[in-house]
Amino acid sequence: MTITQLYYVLAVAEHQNFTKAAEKCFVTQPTLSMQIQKLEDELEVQIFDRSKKPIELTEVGKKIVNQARNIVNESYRIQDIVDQQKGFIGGEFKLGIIPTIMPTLLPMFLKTFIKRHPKVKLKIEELTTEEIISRIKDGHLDAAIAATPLEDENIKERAIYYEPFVSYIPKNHRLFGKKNIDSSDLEIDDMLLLEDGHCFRDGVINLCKIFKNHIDDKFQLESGSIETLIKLSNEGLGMTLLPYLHTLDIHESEKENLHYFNDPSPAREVSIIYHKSELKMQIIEALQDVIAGIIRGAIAFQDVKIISPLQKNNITV
Amino acid sequence: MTITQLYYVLAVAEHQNFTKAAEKCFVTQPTLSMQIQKLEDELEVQIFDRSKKPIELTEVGKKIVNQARNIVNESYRIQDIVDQQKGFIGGEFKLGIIPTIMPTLLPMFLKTFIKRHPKVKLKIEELTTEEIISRIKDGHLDAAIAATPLEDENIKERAIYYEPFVSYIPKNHRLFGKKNIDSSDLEIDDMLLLEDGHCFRDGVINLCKIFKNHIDDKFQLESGSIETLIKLSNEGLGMTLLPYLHTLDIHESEKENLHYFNDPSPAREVSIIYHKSELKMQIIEALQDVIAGIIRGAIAFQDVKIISPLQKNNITV
DNA sequence: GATATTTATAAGTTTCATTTATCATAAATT
DNA sequence: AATTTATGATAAATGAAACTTATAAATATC
Repeated sequence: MTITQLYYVLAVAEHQNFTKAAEKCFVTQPTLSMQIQKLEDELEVQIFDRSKKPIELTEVGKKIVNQARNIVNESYRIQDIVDQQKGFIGGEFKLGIIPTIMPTLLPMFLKTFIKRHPKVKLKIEELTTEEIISRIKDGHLDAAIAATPLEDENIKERAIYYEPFVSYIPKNHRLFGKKNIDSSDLEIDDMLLLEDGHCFRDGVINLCKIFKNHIDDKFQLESGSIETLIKLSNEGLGMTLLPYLHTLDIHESEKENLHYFNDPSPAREVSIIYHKSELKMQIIEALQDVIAGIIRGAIAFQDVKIISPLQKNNITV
Repeated sequence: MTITQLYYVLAVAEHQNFTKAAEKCFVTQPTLSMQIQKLEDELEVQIFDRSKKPIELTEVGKKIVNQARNIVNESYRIQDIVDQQKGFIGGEFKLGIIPTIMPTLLPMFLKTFIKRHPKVKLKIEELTTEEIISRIKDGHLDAAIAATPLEDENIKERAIYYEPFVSYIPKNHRLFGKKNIDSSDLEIDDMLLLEDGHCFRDGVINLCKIFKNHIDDKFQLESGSIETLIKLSNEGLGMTLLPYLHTLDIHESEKENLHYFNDPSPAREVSIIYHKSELKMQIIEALQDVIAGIIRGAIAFQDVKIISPLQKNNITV
């Protein structure tokens, strides 16, 4: 049994196809066929059921794949140990970012980071929290930036900043006259929300739920981007909530629609999250340093109340 | 990097000598030299400091060895998964047993076990609890039979039986007249004990400590085997405590010296212990079944009070 | 200073992973 | 039903690499 063989098994299990898996491994298809056969011979067990189309894992195969993933990931840690010892910060680093953080945070830190750590090959992907969690677990992401706490025992979190929510209230809205908003003023029914899957949506729902114990499941309108939310709000379709960093590059004419919360302002905790195995920890720490340094100038410390980004049936306040 | 290379690193780290490590791996010494050099080249780091005699690990080397041990052990688990699936019970199985359990328990179950599981190559070693714990952790033992609880988070325990203590009191002793003994009757100062390192010694000390809050550190006599304890006791050097199974094959003439405890009798918990990774779990369960079946006829269930086998400063009763 | 011990190196062999080319089979399309 | 496409297995050839034998170099031991 070799680490390479296990890696091949993982590739085939993932792509459910020898040919595609071979491409991803940069070898030819017969190589995969033969190496996997060899492993199956050695273990005296079938890992794949080749009669099914597309190919499927056998029952033992599933268990073997899980263990193989362990071993392959743990083997990466050896180079990681060496890198850490040498203080080397480099190599490929796959980072996920949730959509509501991506457009504001990425431009702030990207330039600084690649300048300070030129040997790191950053690969950034916009993903929902759900996608991020599963990809961190299966090793397809090295780390991610998301709203926390996630309460997942396989994932560790390091908070990098707390981003207050800001109300965006169009002129025709009942709350427009109020200079400062209180959390209890919020009504889920006249709130514009992001479409399902965005954790920022869930955060806002949780915030409203704290004060009303029920929520109706039919919201007036939903959108995929915060830009659109603002435009819809301008059309008089309701108020909305924006993460603080989004309010920094809003049009001058729209700034009068921003209403800040009274202390403690509801806020989301933004963290860099990563697998508990702490692979590539030096890069994660480097990233944390860069972002924390940049955010320090952008968000003043204030009294905030963290809103959970998770969808929950019961909110404990 | 290959699993084989990591295995070679472990062997050299353990034996601190390429030649001896090579023998253990069933390859020639140049093979080890070259493969380890190759790994060092790939990682671009020295794992061993070859200037020291005997050879030493570098700082990174130590970390790499720890990780390598992980990987090699995890790789064994793949065959283990397959075996488990097939219900196969076989292969080499290294079992440790503490000295005070070995002579009584081993003859009871060995014949039955090898008859029922002929494909298992049992390798049994007599070791102290301390040695057992370190060897289970570094993978040199698959499991062991010892007195528990050990309170070690890396080691799991499965109790197989509870073995009461029996007092062995020679005729000249102040307690000889008492038919049944109470725990509170015990005095550490006239008790014969096993020499340091035996957990049965620590168990007895704990038992005495429960009733007296201090112990003197000069015991009258100490011995390495329970057989010797009985002989010393017959010479009038004091009383002693025996694990119940030892009393079964005591001379007829000495049986009158056995005094049983009133309920709840102090007892030791005897468990099969193994690494939390649960490697070779089928064999462990098979062993547990065999021993439990045999012991069921030998020790009647009774009300017991478990005495910790650990050396402790403070006993909580 | 001679001897023994131990690791590294060199050359040769064998084993094994990989590739190219081809076949077999099943599903999809005509 | 015939043909095409997709996919995995097989065979033969190649090249890499793991391993062995033989030997050198370095270090420790007497």
